[in-house]
This record gives sequence, structure tokens and C-alpha cells, in this order.
Amino acid sequence: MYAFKNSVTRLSRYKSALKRLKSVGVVKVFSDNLADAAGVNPAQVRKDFSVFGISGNKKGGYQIDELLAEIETLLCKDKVQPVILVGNGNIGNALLNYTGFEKENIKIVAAFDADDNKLNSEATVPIYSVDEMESFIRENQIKLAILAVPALAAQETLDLLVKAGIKGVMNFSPISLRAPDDIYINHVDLEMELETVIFYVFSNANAEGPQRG
Amino acid sequence: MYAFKNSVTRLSRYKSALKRLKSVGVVKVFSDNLADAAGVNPAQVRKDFSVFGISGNKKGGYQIDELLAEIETLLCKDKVQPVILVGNGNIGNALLNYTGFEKENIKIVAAFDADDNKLNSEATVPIYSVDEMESFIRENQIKLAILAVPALAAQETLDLLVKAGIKGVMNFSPISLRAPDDIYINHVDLEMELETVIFYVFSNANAEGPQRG
DNA sequence: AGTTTTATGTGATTTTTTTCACATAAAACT
DNA sequence: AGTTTTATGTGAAAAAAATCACATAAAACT
Repeated sequence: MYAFKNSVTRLSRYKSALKRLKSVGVVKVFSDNLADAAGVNPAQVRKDFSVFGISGNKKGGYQIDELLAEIETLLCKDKVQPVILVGNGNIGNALLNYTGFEKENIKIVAAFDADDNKLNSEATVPIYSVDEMESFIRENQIKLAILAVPALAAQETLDLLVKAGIKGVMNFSPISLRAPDDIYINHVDLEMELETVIFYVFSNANAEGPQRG
Repeated sequence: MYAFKNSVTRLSRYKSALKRLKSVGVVKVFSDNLADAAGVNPAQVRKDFSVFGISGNKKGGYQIDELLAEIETLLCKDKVQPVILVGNGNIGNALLNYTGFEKENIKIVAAFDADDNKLNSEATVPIYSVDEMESFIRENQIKLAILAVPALAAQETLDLLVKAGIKGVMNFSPISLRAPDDIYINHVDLEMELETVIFYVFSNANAEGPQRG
């Protein structure tokens, strides 16, 4: 349903690699440099750029500044993206204090929790009651939410978010959610990610080639 | 390099869906029930099971208990998996207090940090100096690590982990890491995940069908 | 100005992943 | 016991993703 998702995630990875290269003074990259820095195949880099209409200079590679600008435009980094956080538990709170989003022009503008003891409308990022969530979303026309509530509350919270006008969700709740087709949900499942690591470390699924003698 | 990675991550998702179904009293599932609960195609479920040698009953579907047991064996859930956490910052600390791992038989046995002010060998999960990390890994034969250190320290920390015998890493540091082929690294990039959501919400890349008019 | 070099951009190819579709076998029903 | 029903398991087909390979054009060098 969502086309070239891998290309989009790689764009993000290229961006991060480019910033790193830029920070050490590099001005120009070639597809193989960048591929190397991003851990992919050089043809993949060029193909991805082709998909998004990014072009470089024959023989001259890509000017990092220009390339970054094009990628950042594609990733909507030209203005601050306001996001709300729902669920101020363990993970939610870490995300609230996470400095990584800000440098990517993503700002958590408010958090919401069902537990009244956690509310604090005076905090740098105010924490309001979920009862106020729907009106906040509507009034501020928020389109993005980070969902970090317990599994049991996840689906109903999502329904509420969707009803209020949220169009994209990063979901940390350990449950697959249902939403209309025009809502984009990215499920970040920490247990699953770690279990995948465990599988490859302890299974012999990654034994190379055919087993011999 | 790592075969059927998607099948492995789906296994994890099936497990979680099955547990949920079990918790509400369901005893038996069919490939289409499970597919529905896990958000995939029924043929995908059967194909995945086929890959891992899991079989059900012709016409009778799958007994949840048996199925769960088989999946859990595949995912090495028969014993507690000891993991170390490196980097006790914002994200690291949230993971330390995250209750989700424990119910999956994953236990963070120790944490390490470069900042001496954060050390606490008396805590439920002791926090030691990184200087002690290598010997801890060797002595306890730890194979799994969660890496949540700042980008600048990530590669050298990884090198140290690998040298000490770590074979699988869940990496939260916002940088792609280099490691020998026999080390499995799973990169969880929070900015990237959120940027992907932003892309699909604000680009018109997901407009349906060919543009008309 | 002409030649050589070199890295892009993209069709073609290969590989991987997903889905289809149906033969098969077990259960349910008569 | 025989017939029908129904869901598995898997080859075959389709779709998607990654990689190859080369024509092309711009830069560098003579």
C-alpha cells in the first residue's frame, strides 16, 4: 500500500550519513562513498535518487549541501513538524526528553496521559489529560502522534486520535493496530527487534553455505 | 546475508498475536484468523510456518498452545536471555526500566556507562563503568547487547563489545555501524521511523492510482 | 580540439518476497 | 462406510526489491 517504503527509510539514512560527512568537512560525495557510509550498494543509492528525481553531476558526484537540501525537502524538513505524545510512561517519557528529534526539526508540542498524577501543564512540554487531547489536536491541527500507551489502551486511543484528525502514528504499543487506509502507522516493536537479534545469534540459520563434513 | 529476516520478525508478531488471542480464551486458530490478528496475508502465515517447519492440522488449524511453544522454541524463549545495556542516558534508562522485555524472557543483567556519576552497583540492575564491561562480558559469556550511547562513541563501543565476545546488538545510536559478518546488528533509528511517517503523511506519494485531471 | 577517464542514470537482469491456487488429507456429516 | 466440506502445505506465479552493466555525458588531461 505504501510505495517504496525502503527507499524512504534509506533517504533518511542517507541524510544522516551526509550530515556526518559534512560535519567532518566533506563537501562532495559519490554514490559509492555514500553507499559505503550508509551501508548499502552504490547502485541502490543512484536508483533511490532516481526514484525521487534527485540528480547529481556526471562524473562530479553530488554536492553534499545540495543533496541534503533536496533530501530534506522530500522529508518535509523545511519547517518544524509538530507531534503529540500519548502515554507518558517509561518509553513515552524517554521520548519526551530525547534530544534526537529536535535536531531533525521534529517537535513534541504536547503530551497526554490518562493518569492525572502525571499531568503538568507548566512543563517545557506540557502534559495534559487525554480528555483534552481531541480538542488540542483539532485546534492545533496536529497530524502526527507518537503512541506509547499500554497495549490494552492502544486501539481505543488510536481510534480517538484518528477521529480527531491524526494522519500518521509512530506506535510503540506492543500490539498491531487497525486504522483506515489513509492513516500511516509505523510500528516500532522493541521486543520484536531484540528477538530478531536473538534468533540470528542463537539459531544456526545464518550458517554460511551448505553444511559440510 | 541474513536469510528470511521478514519471516523471523513475523514470527515474533505471530507470537504476540497468539498470546493476545490466548488471553481472551481462544484455544485454536486458523491461518486466516492469525493473519488477521497479525495484519498479514493468510498464505504468508502458512508459508512462514512452512519455512520453520511448523505444522498444523489439516482442517483443524493450529492449537494455540502448541503453536506458541514451537514459535517460542524457535525464538530461543526456553531460557532467560541475558543482555547488557551500554549507555545509561535517556533511552538507555527507559529500556532499563522497560517491563516489556522481562515477559519475553529477556533480562538486562547489567548496564554500563562512561559517566562515573551514573554508576550504581547496588541497583536492581547494576550500573558499572565501561572499564569493567569487557571482563563482565567474558566472565558471564554475554552474547547480546543493547547499544544506546551517543553517536560519537558508538563505533568504538561496538568494537569493544565485539572484541569481548558480543554476537548480536540492538543499536539505538543514530549511526550505521561496522562489524564483522558474524555479528548481527539491528539498528533501531527513532528519527528515521518518525521521518518515514512524516513522509507518507505530507507527501502525496501515497495518492491512489494514476493522477487524473 | 581531441582523447581519455570516470561516475551518473537507468533499462535489463537477478534475487527475494509475497501471493495465488490447488492437491491433499483430515474432520464432519449423512 | 461414503460423501462432503474445509483448511493446510507447497509448488507455481506474480510482484517487489536489489543489483548489474553499460550507454552517456561531463570533466580532466594532453
